[in-house]
Amino acid sequence: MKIELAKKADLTIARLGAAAGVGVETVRYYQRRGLLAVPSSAGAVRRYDADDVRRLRFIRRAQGAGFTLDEIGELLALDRTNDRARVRALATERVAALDARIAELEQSRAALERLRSTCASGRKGPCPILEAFDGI
Amino acid sequence: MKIELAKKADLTIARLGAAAGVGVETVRYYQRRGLLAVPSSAGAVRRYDADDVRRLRFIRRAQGAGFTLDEIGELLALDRTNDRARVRALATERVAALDARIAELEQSRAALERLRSTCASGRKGPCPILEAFDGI
DNA sequence: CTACAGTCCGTACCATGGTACGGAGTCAAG
DNA sequence: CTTGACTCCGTACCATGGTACGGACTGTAG
Repeated sequence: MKIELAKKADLTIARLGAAAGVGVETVRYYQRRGLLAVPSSAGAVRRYDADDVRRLRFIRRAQGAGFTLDEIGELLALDRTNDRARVRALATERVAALDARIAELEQSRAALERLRSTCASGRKGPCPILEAFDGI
Repeated sequence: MKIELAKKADLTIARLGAAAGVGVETVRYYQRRGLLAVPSSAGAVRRYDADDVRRLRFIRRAQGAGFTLDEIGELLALDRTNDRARVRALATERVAALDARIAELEQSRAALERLRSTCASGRKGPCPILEAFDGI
């Protein structure tokens, strides 16, 4: 029988953080924000498992996608409900924001490349820094 | 003779801000940060010209490109020197950062599109939100 | 010349996302 | 059973980029 099947991972907070590339204080901060559960422990050191690692990694990826911690909190909550419409709304909204941001960054990149060649080493005269983004 | 040729634009702080899409308080904040000069005025209301508009617009574009206000301060200072090497170094560094960020955002975008279709309205079962970024 | 919008200035406050500190407790190795 | 590393906890502090407030002054239109 598999009752009480032990969780494989059995990490301390520092190891949990390391598994997602964050520090102890950051994990604790997310716990305070309600993004990560605080395992119950009778006045002892807490242990974390693979699920906690998944959640923590999700938080970081979602941040990379431009979600705020508040939005990530909502996403984590939605994971337990079945509000597909809300999930799609959030995703759609974010895709639009990403598209806008990606376009902006690409324009910035082009502008910087132009600046870089205008200010090439061999040439003389000023580099027109203030005009760098003029086409944008 | 063109000595003392009047500056065309003659804006108040609110109009200056409006010309770059920022508020009065933001202009003042940039002045405090040393990013914009405070025109001398004998105890009167300051006036701004097209040059100020250019600088202010530059600040916003550069922010969009991911430069911090400190870095923007350096860029504005470099505009008066001829340190081409430093300009190129900053531009190159930022292009690399932009490339990395753009790639990250594109991966996030793809992940969100996957999530969006997985959670399509007609289907049932949970939307695997936590797994949304798993391929990343 | 008066009213009223707008400016000036210092200072305070805000949101976001952490990072640091210090004292007390825990736990595993030697 | 001590030592040293790690954890727990509350609270404080930090950086970035603003935003708000309020009293005094200015400048322009009517």
